[in-house]
Amino acid sequence: MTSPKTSLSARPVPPTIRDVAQAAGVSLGTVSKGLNGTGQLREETRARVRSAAERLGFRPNDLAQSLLRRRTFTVGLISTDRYGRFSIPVLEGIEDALGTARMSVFLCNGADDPARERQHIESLLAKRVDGIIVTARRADPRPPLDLVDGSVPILYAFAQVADVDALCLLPDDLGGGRLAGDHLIRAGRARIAHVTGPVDFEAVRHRRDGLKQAIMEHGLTWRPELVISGEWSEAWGREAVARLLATRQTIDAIFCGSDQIARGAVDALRDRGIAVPDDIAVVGFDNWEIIAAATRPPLTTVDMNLHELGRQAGLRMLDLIDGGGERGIVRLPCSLVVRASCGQGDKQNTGQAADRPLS
Amino acid sequence: MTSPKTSLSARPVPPTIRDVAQAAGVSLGTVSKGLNGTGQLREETRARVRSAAERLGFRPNDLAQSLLRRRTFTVGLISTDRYGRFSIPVLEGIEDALGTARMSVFLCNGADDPARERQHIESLLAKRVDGIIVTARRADPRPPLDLVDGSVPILYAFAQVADVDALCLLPDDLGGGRLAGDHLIRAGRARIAHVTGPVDFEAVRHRRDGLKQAIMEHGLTWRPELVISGEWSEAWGREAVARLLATRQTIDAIFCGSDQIARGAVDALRDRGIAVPDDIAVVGFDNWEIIAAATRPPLTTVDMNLHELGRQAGLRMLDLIDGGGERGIVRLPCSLVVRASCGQGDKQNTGQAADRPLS
DNA sequence: GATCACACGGAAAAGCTTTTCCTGATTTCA
DNA sequence: TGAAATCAGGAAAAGCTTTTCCGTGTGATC
Repeated sequence: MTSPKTSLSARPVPPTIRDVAQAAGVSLGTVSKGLNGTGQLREETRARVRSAAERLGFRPNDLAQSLLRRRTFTVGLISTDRYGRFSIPVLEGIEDALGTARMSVFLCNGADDPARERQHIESLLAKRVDGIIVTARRADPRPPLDLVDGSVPILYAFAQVADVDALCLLPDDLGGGRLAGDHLIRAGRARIAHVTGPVDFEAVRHRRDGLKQAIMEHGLTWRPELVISGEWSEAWGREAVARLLATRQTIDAIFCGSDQIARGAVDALRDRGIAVPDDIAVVGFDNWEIIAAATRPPLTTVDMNLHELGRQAGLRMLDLIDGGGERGIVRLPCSLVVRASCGQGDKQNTGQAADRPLS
Repeated sequence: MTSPKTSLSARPVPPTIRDVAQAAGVSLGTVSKGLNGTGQLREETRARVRSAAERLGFRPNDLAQSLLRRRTFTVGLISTDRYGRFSIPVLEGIEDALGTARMSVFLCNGADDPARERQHIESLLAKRVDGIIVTARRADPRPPLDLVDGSVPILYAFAQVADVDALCLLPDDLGGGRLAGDHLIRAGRARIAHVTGPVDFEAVRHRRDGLKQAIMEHGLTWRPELVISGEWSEAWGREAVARLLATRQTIDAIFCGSDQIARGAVDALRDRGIAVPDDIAVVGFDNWEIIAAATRPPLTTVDMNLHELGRQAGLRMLDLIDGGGERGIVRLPCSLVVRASCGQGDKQNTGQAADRPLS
């Protein structure tokens, strides 16, 4: 212990199964069996092995196990989300699903830099992860992961990809739009404006279409002139309100494409002395707590259930690893979180409403 | 592709060095030497090996390499940050520093659940990572990682820990407070209120002390009655402004303990027709873009340079791995990001000002 | 008392790569 | 031409664990 051979940089070397064998006075294989409850061992031997292992603080080396089993029980998550707003909930969901299967998840940050992403993938592949999940939404479908030879299953969660053979989990943006529209209409609103993000986002088009469906199904008139697109920012929300009011159209509600936009809109309305929700009701999208709860009044908003989406991703990844061949685009339901920006609304409308027809 | 032998779960098995050897007609060792540029090989042989490896898409198995080298070239990052607001910048910084050294970083999400954290650590240890970095700030110093036998270096980045032997990287909150105070004073403010978070956060106390230092060094009066603590929320920022104004004290500036608080304060001031920065200047803390830039006017705020903190963490982790024995608390400078909530201020004050005396 | 079955635990191989050591073959020099 | 030096590449071990296959020793049975 205190021998002179402990050099400056001495760090205790983790004990191997060999050390345990020696300490317990048995052979390597016996230790393995003893610890794993396999083979035929006397209970007394097993106990001796266990206590030796405990005493030494033995922890099997995953590298050796993985090498042998040809499974690492690990999946990699590649994200490009610089704020973590979306990836963290997805990560947590994945961990929920995979933790049960005793698998670990590691997040690598692509930072929207293809070279970096490439490097991460190289590294994950070299480490022989059992699967790779790609996340983080962009405007255009992202290119499928290159330099992948099919030796490992890939799954896109909250990411679109231009590859029909890929498995892709996305929120049901259309359903989310319907949910918002339906909620507003049930709250008695009939002239609903839609202030949203850049139209090159597929999600933007889907949310708009969802709103349109809700409106039409309720027998109301769809007014394309009340849809205006801009950036994903509060400033745009404010400007959009200015523009809408300038047109002198009557509106009694605004469905916003994101909570940031919604917050800008609410602020702009309050600045002008227009009451939310009494004069104009507002519904947001994202349920980004930090924004939605701080808005005055707090935002009623659509939640994409990213945690659940992550959980589904984890579950499906397990399938994929086991050889399941699912592919295509799967849409997961959004739900509505009712706060105050829309009146108290009909509370039942929360939940999986996207699944049932609105008729 | 469509042959009947491709069973349901068929997934191409990655080629091993053995396959390459066979394809190139040489021995295992020769392939290794050929690919790694070691040993004595004819250039022609080397080329043959390389081309065979290329053709087969050979990628060395990190598991085997790591097992042999007793190094995985991987560090684990444990976070408890549910929003990723802090961990993602830190992660990116770490990746910057470690990427250069050809090492990977994996983030695991502790989700503030000790059991889960434990499990992650177990897993990282079993995978024999070369180091573990712990992140995410809390009110109280967190307990040091248990179940760690010293076999792997630990570093706390943006996390306090109750263990004097640990290496701990933290932002210089005191310097940040000084920076804010100094900026306000140079902008001509003399009666500065401080609206901040819960006092059980060490950072809260440091920021306050920094402000106090700046005030005293400029020969102004420190007024403890102008310091009020609450939660980290916009609502608290709004309420605090109401309270401050109710006391009828004259104030011409507010230094807020976070951008969220600052935003609430600015909103409350505007609601009352008080001009920011003309009547009251406001400085925030965090430089959380999404909040600071959306505030009207945009917030001048202290940036903790978390990316740089992460980079430093990565660098120091490399030292630790190489046997360096650094320990203790290291404070890294904050900087000031000037926007509009404080007038244009003296622009020079940006940067590493925390390092130089303010006299 | 000899044979059989069974319980227990050891030996060894496999999984993949790197590195050390060693053997032939070739070249160099006397 | 023979000895020494150099070159090229093969063989094998190490790193750690699991699992299969065997070889003991014990008790039971005839």
